[in-house]
Amino acid sequence: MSIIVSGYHLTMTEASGAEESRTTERAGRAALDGDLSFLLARATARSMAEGNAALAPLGLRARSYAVLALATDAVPPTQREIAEYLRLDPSQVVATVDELEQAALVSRETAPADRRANVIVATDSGREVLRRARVLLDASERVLHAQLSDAERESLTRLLGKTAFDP
Amino acid sequence: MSIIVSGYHLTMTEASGAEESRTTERAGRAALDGDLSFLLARATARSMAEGNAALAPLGLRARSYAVLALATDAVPPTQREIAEYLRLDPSQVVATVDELEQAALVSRETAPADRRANVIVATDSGREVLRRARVLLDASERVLHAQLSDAERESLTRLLGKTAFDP
DNA sequence: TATTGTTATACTCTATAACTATA
DNA sequence: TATAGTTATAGAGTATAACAATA
Repeated sequence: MSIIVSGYHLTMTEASGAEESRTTERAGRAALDGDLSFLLARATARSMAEGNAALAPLGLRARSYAVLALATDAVPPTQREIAEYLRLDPSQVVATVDELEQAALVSRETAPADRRANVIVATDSGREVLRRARVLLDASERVLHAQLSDAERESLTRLLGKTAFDP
Repeated sequence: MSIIVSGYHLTMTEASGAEESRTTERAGRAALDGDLSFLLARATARSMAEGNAALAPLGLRARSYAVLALATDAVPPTQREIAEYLRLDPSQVVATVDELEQAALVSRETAPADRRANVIVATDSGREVLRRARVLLDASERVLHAQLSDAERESLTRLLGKTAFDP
């Protein structure tokens, strides 16, 4: 099952900007407005749309950004570990790493301890692109979550951190 | 772009139950653990997986549940309004309403004010199924968010409510 | 002329199975 | 015999365009 779920299904053209009757819609259709699952899905959809739009200038999408970020880990992950962490199918990791490798942002290195496994390591160029990606994402998130104070945003992050992973 | 995004992409078989090395994974791969977008995506993926599993006995999925819920609104929505609220393509609303109508949970009624539009109204049977769905989802969410206290869960819902919609 | 719902279809993403190379 | 990565492909979901009915 994929975590970086809707990244490829987003209509980028409506990622930013107001839509006509948002407030009307919201006021009129309250059946789901207190539904935690629905709010999660809706907030994620917004986040994913804005995130992909923000990353587009760098040629990244949410998924490749996530893989690139993991590849900067002090103990770089194998493809299998990436698949498990992002809940992607291993074959999808192949495709994403291919893409990043062709852009010279990561490299595959045979794991010393197990020559079947590839360890994915960010290149210097990859680290630089990641830094720029984080700047773009930070700005995007500030707009996205403009209704929240800094404290609220931190609180949201903390609460999600407690519930995003299996116990 | 779809809100009820990953509902159909989830591997239901691993929706519940522990996975071997979760804690190891989490401890070892911290590059994204404070990333609000990632946490949102991951929490949503868990929520969607558990939600779909919980709704399966009723023959519902996250998307049909959402449409059914909207159809109980005091001022029932048109298909176009459902599409906008859930950010679904109108043609996907057609398919979902078809499914719900065949199960006699909603009915299409020509909108009095505009005979082009269908208003989607939940049947008595639909309202009863929705009640049962909510019971199942409540139980599912309690397990899903077991790491959160009641106050924290309410807080999470409140914060998401502020950021799930465009300003 | 524009919009609602509908249909058909192209497109994209996901999941499965088979293969190789290591273990 | 089991596992990491790869490939090809089947399956599922999404998006687009064209249509009839109505505004």
